[in-house]
Amino acid sequence: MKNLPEDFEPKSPALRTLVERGYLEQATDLEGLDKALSSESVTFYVGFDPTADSLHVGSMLQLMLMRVLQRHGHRPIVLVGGGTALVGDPSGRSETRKMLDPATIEANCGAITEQIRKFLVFDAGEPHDAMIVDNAAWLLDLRYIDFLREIGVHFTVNRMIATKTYRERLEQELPLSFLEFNYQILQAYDFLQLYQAHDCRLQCGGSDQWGNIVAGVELIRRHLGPEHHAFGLTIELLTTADGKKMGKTERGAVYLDPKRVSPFDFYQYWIGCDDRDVGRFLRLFTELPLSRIEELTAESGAALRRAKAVLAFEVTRLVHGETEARNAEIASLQAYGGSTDWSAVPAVTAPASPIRLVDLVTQPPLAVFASKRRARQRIEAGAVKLDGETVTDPHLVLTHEMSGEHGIRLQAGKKTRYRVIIPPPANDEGA
RNA sequence: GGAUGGGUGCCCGAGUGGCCAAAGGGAGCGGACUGUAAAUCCGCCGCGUUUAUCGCUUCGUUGGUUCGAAUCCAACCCCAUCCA
Repeated sequence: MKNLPEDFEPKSPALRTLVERGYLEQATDLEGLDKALSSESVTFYVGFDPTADSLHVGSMLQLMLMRVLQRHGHRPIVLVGGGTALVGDPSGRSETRKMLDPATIEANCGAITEQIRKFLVFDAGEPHDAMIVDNAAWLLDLRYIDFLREIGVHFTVNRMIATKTYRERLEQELPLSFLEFNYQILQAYDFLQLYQAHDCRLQCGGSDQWGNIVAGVELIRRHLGPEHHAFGLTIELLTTADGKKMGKTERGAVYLDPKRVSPFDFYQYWIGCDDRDVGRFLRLFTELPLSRIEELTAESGAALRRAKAVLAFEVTRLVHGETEARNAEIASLQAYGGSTDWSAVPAVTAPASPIRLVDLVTQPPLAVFASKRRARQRIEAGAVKLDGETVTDPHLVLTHEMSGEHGIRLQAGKKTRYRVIIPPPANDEGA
């Protein structure tokens, strides 16, 4: 909320919730937006780039914001950037994105759409039911000259290169292709399209989207006339208390797709968060009442773990469902509570049998350490425990007999805990 | 175009012929402590393996001098500041 005026008191319940919970970074016309949100159902949109086949916790924040607005009676449009992904958003990047081929983008669109469906209400028969659109629908068939004459006239290059995204590239003399330079115009055009087709009056996005969003608001006014007034709103880019980008771990981004990040690991991500982040995360990523959150975070020291458990459970429930959340919770208690029963902890099967410890820990599906040398160093330093016992011999051979049906309880480093099943040895190997 | 300074490992930064896979710091990882947090302390930290006073690849690029080069020479590329 750093860009909001101190004394700003929203009248609309929707905006009040956003402010109270800490979603808001800045908006184009706070007063006007507040008025609109308090007097009518406002249609708004958020764009998602299909650059991967799964969203991660960063994009989840936008979804949470959409939920808040929808709950207050406003209509969400999810825009999937099947068209703009062909161009690539340069915002916040110092290098041009790798070009994605159309088939990948299409597949990504499908996968992302499925994830988003869980977060919003689509078919309740209400006027504020959410809808999904793909900008490929109107971008792909644009005619260049017509587009330039109709839309291009409203943009001055002078102004465009003054926006943060482009300015940074130019100042650092990093290449900025003409392709990327067009991204902002296309996104602005999206907004115009939705404004005309669906009376969409508000665009929300991460703070890196500010320039693109403002461009849309202005295009609508210039193209349609001053009485056409749209709004823009951004969410703060989340960093953790130790100053890192939210949602990143050593092993990569925290994706919402259970195939990429298991519910157990997802749950672990939240429960392992910094003490100082708990309150903020509870407000942003769960829908617990503020009074309850305050109660939970009033604790300090070890008692804060209760708050973290609630956080982890709630977020996991939202993303993976109640059953998975319960399971992750139980698994967590087993794996980190000193129990010898790890029945709920995810099991992985060793790639060979029998197998040396170095090999096990180095190959998929575990691949905890980058190389055998690394693995050896770590093992010798005591990083690996089997069934609770520290093992320092990298060459230790693990057999089917040791594993049994329930597997060996493996701890590798701080954060990796699995049951490892060693299959019965295959006799027909090497044939 | 000219002058000067500079390009070192993920980042910052020392090193100006062998003792250099390269000081120090940060980040990261592992361990201890603890609360699956933070702080602190210890260890690892170019890559690989059969872990060895082993092999391979690094100090802008390409060549050269030398038994030996991050270190010297030449050319080139890039950066910073100043002059035109």
